[in-house]
Formats: sequence, structure tokens, C-alpha cells
Amino acid sequence: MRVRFAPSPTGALHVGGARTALYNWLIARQSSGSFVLRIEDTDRERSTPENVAQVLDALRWLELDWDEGPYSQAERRPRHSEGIERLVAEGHAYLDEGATRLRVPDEGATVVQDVIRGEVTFEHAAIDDFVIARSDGSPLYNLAVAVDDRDMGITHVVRGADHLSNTPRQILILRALGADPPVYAHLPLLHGPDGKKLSKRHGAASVQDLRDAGYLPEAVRNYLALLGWGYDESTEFFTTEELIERFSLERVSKSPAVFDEQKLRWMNGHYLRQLPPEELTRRLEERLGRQGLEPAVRIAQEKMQTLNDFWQLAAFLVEPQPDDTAAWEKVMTDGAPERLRRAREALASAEPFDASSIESALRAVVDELGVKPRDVYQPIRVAISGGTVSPGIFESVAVLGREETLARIDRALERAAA
RNA sequence: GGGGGCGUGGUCUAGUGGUUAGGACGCCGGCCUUUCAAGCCGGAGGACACGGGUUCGAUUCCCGUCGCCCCUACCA
Repeated sequence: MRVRFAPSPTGALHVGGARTALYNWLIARQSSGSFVLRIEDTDRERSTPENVAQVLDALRWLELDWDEGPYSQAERRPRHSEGIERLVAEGHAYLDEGATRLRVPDEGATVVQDVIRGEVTFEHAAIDDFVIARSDGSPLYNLAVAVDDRDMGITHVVRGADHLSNTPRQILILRALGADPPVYAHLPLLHGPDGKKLSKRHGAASVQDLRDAGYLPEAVRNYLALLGWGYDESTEFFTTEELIERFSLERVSKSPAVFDEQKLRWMNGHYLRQLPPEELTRRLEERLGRQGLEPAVRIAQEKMQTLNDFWQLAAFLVEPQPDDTAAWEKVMTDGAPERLRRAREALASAEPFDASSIESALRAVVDELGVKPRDVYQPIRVAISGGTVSPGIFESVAVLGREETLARIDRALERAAA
């Protein structure tokens, strides 16, 4: 099995293209076949080196490795020209105002055998003699695709449903060239939340955006696999090995899907929590360009859904805490300073200064004061973290260390007295 | 306009000629007598786009309608 992913480099790789690449990659790996990467860059206006680099970067980040390429379609111009000349020479195409058109039969029909959609019939009467080469001789999309797929020995063309209507044209060219068409599979399109075809206006829709937002490539692969495909009635999590083993084009759905970042977040959180703390730390330290994050990572991990959540949740453990006026006013009510003072005393003598003895010390304060746990814990949380949300309070205090914790509480006490 | 595709709760999906139409995200509530975006438990929400037909019986088969999307470029 030889498949190809043939994006036109118009900018960042969007999730729709990423899913197409993933599906191709999965069936190539499943069949021990080849995954060919071909850049459809015949439109020089849009195909810049930067755009091509973005596509390659996105695929690398997703860890979808290709076996051949990237081939440049533009560089294959000589082959396209040969095809055009042959079609004209054999009477399958003709010149019209300088451009070259394919002669489409008036009668009959071309049937596309689609793995996902079954037989799709296109009457020739509804297909005009379309242009395959501009008047300057340069090849157009349908011609280039047909010639390249043939030359590259592509056996299965798996692409978006937006190409279904172009398929009979490509088959017509292939047949005129004396070639047998490959097997086709047209994937359902991805739409935005508004039901329209996914575009750049729909938020975090590119692979680049997902990486920047702190998603894990393995989670993105799992989520994307599920956009248009389902294995059974309840399995949602698949390792990449399982995807390779279980994926099948026959089970791909026909209807368009909407990219739902909420569900991706949920799934990403699941993957994040399964990562060994050392591994998560490694990724975070590399991403943030910092060292010594492991203690903070260990206690923040269970609440993170994306890598970016870490900083929001645990920055106070690594840097001076920011002030959050709203949190302060909500928590630092009448008796709060006194409760905080009592907590400070307990923390000053807790020994050793670890989560469990800190917990005992603070629970004792809660008992002595006869208040609700939160009445003691929240003022501490605001004092050390600046906000009302943080990892577990005992663990947070332990990671911060006695000296820094007491200093921050003292500062809060001063502020409360002022 | 012509051609093509698609149509299961807000979203992603499973499914069958006879099921209480299954799972998940999200949402709501509760529990974790520390917050929470984490975890656990429970709940609301769909008669399967609509109308015919075939059938003892259709979400599942056929036809039509409607809606959405794609192609119809000397873009890809």
C-alpha cells in the first residue's frame, strides 16, 4: 500500500489536514506500506518556503514520519508537460484560446469506487471539457495530481471530501493516459462550531496553535483519530500502536464533524496525568526554559489539562506570587488575619516541614479555633499564591518551604493590618 | 443554475428491520468534611432532519422534500 499526503502549503497546517495526514499514516504503518509526502506547490503565489516549513514542522511535531519526500509538485513540471503533450498528441486534449482542455466524452459516466461512500456516479454530460494547462503551458491541479499519483505508484488516495467532485476528472485523465486509477477514500470534512467549513477564523484550528496551547501530540493524535472514526461503542483512548492496529477506512463516517476543543482539553488532561512526573517535568522545563520544576510539577500535575495550565496553577511556587485583589477581598474577611496568624505559628514549628506534618499542624489549628477547614486554608492560599486556586495547600506550603511561606504570610499580615 | 456528498441529544460517536437507541465531551447536582479546571457518583437532554412508501413492525430498506457542505477557476 502506497499512500500520500499532498497538502498545498497555504500556511499553517490545519486540524483537517492533520487528520488526513494521520489517517494516511495509520494505514501506511498498518500495512507496512509507504507514506509519501508531496507538496502541491504549483501555485507559486501561495507556496512560500516558510509555508512549506510550517507544514513539515507540524507533521514532525505530530510525529507522523514520512517514508518518501517531501516531493515538490512544481519541480515535476517536466513530467506534467509530457503528460499534457501526450494527451494532446493522442487526441484526448485540445487547445482552446491557448489553454489546453481535456476532451470529456459527451456520453456515459465515470464511477468513483469510494471505500467510504461506495459507488459515486458522475454523468459526463455534467462535466465540462476542463482546463488542464494554462496558456503558458503550466499544468493545473487535476492534471498534476493524476500524473503524480500515477508516477508515484500511489495505490490509495485518502483525502478530504472536498475532492470528491474532482475525482472523476482525475480518473478521466488517468484513463486517457492509459493508467488504472487508485482506490479512493474521501473523508468527511471538518467544520467549525458554526457548521461551516473549518477555516482560520475558528480559533485554535492549526497544529501550531494546538502546540502553543499546550496539547500533547499523542493526545492530539488520539483526538483527531476520533473525528470521523469510531472503533466500538465505548473505547475512547487508543495508544498510537492501537490506532495503527485498529484503524480502518471502512469504519470512517460519512458526515462532517466539528472540532471540539473542550473534548480535546479533557483528553489531553487524561494523557497529562498518565505521564510519569519526571517526563512531564522534562517537557515543561524544555518548554519554559527553566530548571528545578519537578516539585511544583508533581503537585500541579493532577489539575492540569494542558501544559500551559502549569504556569497558571503553579507559578507562585517558582516566582514571587502575584496579587489578586478579588481573591484577597473574598477571603480576607474579619477574622482571617487572626486565623492566618495562628496558622503561621503552627507552621513556624511544624517539624519536619513536609506535607503530612504541615497537615497535622494546620488541622490542629482548625480544631482549636473551631472553624471550618477552609476558613484557615483559604487565607493561607491567598497569602502564598495570591489566588483562590492552587494545588493542594499542604503540598504547596511544603514545596514553597518554611522560610518563603512564613515570609509571604507575614507580608499578607502586614497588608491586612494596613 | 448544474452536478455530487451528507443528515443519530449542543458536540464527537456506537448500533440494529422488533433495543428502555449505547458510550464520551460539555452542562446540572452530590461526594471527596481544603479551593479546583482533577477524581468518583447521579441527573437532565435524542423517538434517530421531515413527509410518504415497503413491511406485522423502520432510526435501520426505497422515493421525495428540506437543510448544510463540496465541485462547477487558465486556485489547490
